[in-house]
Amino acid sequence: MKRKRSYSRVTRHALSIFGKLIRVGRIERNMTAQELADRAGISRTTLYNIEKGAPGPEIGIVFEVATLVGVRLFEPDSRLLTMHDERLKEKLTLMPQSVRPAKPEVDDDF
Amino acid sequence: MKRKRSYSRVTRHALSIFGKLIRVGRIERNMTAQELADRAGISRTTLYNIEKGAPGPEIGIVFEVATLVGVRLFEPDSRLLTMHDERLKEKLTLMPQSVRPAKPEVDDDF
DNA sequence: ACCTTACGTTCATTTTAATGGACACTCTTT
DNA sequence: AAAGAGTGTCCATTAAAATGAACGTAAGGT
Repeated sequence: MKRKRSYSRVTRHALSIFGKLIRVGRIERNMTAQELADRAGISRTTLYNIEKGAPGPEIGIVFEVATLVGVRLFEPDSRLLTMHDERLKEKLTLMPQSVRPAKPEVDDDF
Repeated sequence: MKRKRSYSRVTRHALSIFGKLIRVGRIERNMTAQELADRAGISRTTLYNIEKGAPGPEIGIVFEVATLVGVRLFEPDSRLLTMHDERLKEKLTLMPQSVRPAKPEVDDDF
């Protein structure tokens, strides 16, 4: 039997924003999709789905990716509140479409 | 091959808080676990895992449940920022352990 | 105190996400 | 303008989440 699910507009919107925040964070940190995927221990395909705002990915993985690019949900200075969908999309268009890796090393201690 | 994953402390913490917020929201709204699960179109077992802060559940489902109990991530008045883990645990102990349904009807339009 | 019912938790089965490969397309640098 | 690399996206296979049943526990109304 098919298990089709429905998501409210609020949920879809939240997913979309979250995905965009992650993408913005990644690009800001000059990381390629592959790099971030490797660091999170997931495939690029999954990261793609996350940034796209798909409802399917596991929340633990998404949170982990968000953490890796500096998107924190439970801190007062989080950008989660101040940023809206339109603003994010706008910001994205002003950023490079593809990232060129040129990084030395990054430490992942949380 | 086993796909064991690791989650940073930040991630685990965020999951824990998110789960507690959902639980608090549910109890505040006087909904049983079964009611909320039904309304979200999921099983009580999955809701159990969500409230427990497990990393596995799909983010779309978790967001949907959060939405249903009034936990919004992308609104300025969200409690996500002001509540910490300890406070939530504290608040939970002051709430009823089980919910008794006595509701007429609730509308779910988002 | 009792009886109802919500909760915590586990387990086998079913359904779905995660993966890695693949390919076309699009940047970006030279 | 050509090359190299990053991205969007699909697909078959594999691993894991979602499910529903089940059972003991315990909370709360009467």
